[in-house]
Amino acid sequence: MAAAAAATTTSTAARLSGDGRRITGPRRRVLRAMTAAKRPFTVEELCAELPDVGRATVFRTVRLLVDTEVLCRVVIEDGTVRYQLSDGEHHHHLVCSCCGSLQDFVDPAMDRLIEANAEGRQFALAGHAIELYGVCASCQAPRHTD
Amino acid sequence: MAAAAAATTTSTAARLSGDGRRITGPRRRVLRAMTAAKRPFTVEELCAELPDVGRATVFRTVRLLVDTEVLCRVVIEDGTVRYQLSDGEHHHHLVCSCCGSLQDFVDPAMDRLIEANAEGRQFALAGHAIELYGVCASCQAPRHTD
DNA sequence: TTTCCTGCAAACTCTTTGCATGCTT
DNA sequence: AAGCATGCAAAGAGTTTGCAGGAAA
Repeated sequence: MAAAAAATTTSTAARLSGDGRRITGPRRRVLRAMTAAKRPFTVEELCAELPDVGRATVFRTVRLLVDTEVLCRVVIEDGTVRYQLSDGEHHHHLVCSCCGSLQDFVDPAMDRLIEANAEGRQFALAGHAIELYGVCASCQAPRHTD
Repeated sequence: MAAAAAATTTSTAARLSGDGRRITGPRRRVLRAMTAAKRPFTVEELCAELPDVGRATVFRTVRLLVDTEVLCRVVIEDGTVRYQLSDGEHHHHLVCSCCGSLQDFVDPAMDRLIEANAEGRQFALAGHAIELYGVCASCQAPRHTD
């Protein structure tokens, strides 16, 4: 997964150019900032990292990447929208309400249950989102506040 | 569930007054509009139903009810926020991308799996959201387009 | 050279807030 | 009467769009 993320910058470039899109300086910079991010980011965070790139361009690039499925849109508990590079793999999220970090996880059993629930209600499943909210291990362990 | 929804208007009034809040005309109207709604609604839809109630009041009432857990906030696939009366029971959603309807479902097995996943990652679970996206049974059956 | 991209600023949507007035308790 | 609630409008966040200039192909 980490390897895939590292390779994403390149493959994305390829995918974009294949689509007739252009690889420009600003886009490269946005992509680099995304790759550098250790956790899901907001557009605003991205803009803060890239003072020399216009907000509109950041928004446009983000949309482009979401459309290309290079970027995964995540809606946090409070309604905030964050983004995360993704290789398109299906996964769920553990959202830490303390540090805001996001951990992916995969659980085939859960996916099966989901399908069963949908089928049982004659619901034609197209996709699903699972977000677990709580406090991550790192936020539980260290006690800096003492 | 339907019965609970029907009773909500009253119990909500009780809960509000118990909280030192006032039962006012506008609030009553908002609550009535919510109860009348056959599916999850947006604030804008609510406002459209209540031309004589100020938007700010609708927003304030919605927030109040969400805080009181009378109202359940649902983030739709496209990021839109909708609300739904709820009796506070834990449940998940089947969101129809065709008609926009929302169906609740409960699955203890799924909840158990979720807990297991969280524990396995030393994640202190506080809550979770599961949304299944697809097309509901009613939207699949009738073929008016033919 | 042509077409797509960029940046700025204005426009928009959704939501919150200030403030004087009004209604519930 | 006292205090919370209301409504309007202005203020704010977040995101999109128009347009003229600039860069990639």
